[in-house]
Amino acid sequence: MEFEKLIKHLRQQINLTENEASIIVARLKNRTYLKGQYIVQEGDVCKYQTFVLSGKVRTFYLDDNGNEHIIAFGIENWWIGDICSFTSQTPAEFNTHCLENTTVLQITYKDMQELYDLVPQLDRYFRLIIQKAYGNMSKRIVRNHSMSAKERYTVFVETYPEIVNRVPQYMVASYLGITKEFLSKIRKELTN
Amino acid sequence: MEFEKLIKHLRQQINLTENEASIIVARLKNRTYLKGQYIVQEGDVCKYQTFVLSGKVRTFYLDDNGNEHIIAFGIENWWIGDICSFTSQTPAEFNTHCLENTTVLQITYKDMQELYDLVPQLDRYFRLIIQKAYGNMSKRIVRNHSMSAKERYTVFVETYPEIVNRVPQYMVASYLGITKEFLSKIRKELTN
DNA sequence: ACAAAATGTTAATCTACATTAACTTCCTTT
DNA sequence: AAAGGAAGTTAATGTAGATTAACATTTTGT
Repeated sequence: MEFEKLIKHLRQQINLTENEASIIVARLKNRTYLKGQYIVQEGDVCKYQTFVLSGKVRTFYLDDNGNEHIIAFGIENWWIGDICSFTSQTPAEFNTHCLENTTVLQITYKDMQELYDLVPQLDRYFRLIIQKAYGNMSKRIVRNHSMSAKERYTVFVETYPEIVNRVPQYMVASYLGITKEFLSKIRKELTN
Repeated sequence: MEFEKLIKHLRQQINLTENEASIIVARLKNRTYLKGQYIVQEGDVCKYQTFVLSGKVRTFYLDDNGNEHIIAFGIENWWIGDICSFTSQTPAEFNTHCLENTTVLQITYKDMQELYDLVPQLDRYFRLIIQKAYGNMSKRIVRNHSMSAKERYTVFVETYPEIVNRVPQYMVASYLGITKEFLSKIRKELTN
């Protein structure tokens, strides 16, 4: 059952009684997005905390010149969306877009607030998850400032091998903060 | 009393009974670092969750060429240190260094774990704090990829006016990911 | 008040990466 | 299997920001 997949994931970090698990499950909505659809669009309020069961998404910012800047990819077992928008229920600055048909579990803002009160362990779960994500973001900033594009690409390939082969190359370039042309050049150099 | 300052800060986000407050206070250690001292050094395990009461610090990464890359500044009412190192109790990659004499409150790793169990609201408090920090980090990455150095400097000045005037200019440059020479040039252009 | 150190500036030169544009290859759809 | 679009490549040219190095200014310690 799809709900079990999330509960299992939660239990890797926190203890949950059967009762608590069912309180959570009662607030989960299962949904499928088709390839190309948006889970969050810039300007809309991010309504759901979203957990990916299968498929693949990207979260990106669209700048004034119409260029995309990919902030994160999301695959199986990742939480996705615009955290800022969700937590403050204000219009999103980022877009979350499906690169494949994607099945997810979602929790509304109101249900999420209830859950935090009913199952305090969830505060801990998300604290742990976000602490980790924050640490990774810090390191990403450092890498952007201290490493060449070639080095960053190499680190990316080593860190996320399961993503490199599943997304178009120009999105990897966008994630790294370089152009697709320059990434193409880098890859050519690396194969020699 | 110094401890009250933190409790007051916590109560802006969560409810705490007097009993809970005293449980927390019992685990706080007050400490003063002199200008130039390190609160965390690369290679050491970050032992404390640290709350700044007064003073000013910077957290930076030292790359292979000996260049500093400032990840964050810390002033009054900010939590500082190397979160990755603290939460996993592994050697730090970052340094936290005092730019002035700095007074802080500290909680050891062991006490912090006890506190999370004794005062579950603290899970929520840190979840909220880190969610916000994570959102800011995401936006910082986007700005690094989509804006010129001049624009980033302008945003920085508007966002952290209380920091710009209190730290050397070359550290602002390091935070922005540019050289001090180039920041100097930018500033000259902006005053014309 | 002085010297020394730390911080900031200027300008010439250099380079990693962007931009543009033409081309190729791969993937979809019918 | 053909056609059209999406993705990837190549190469020429352009530029934001780095590097170097010399100098100016401010801060600090004694």
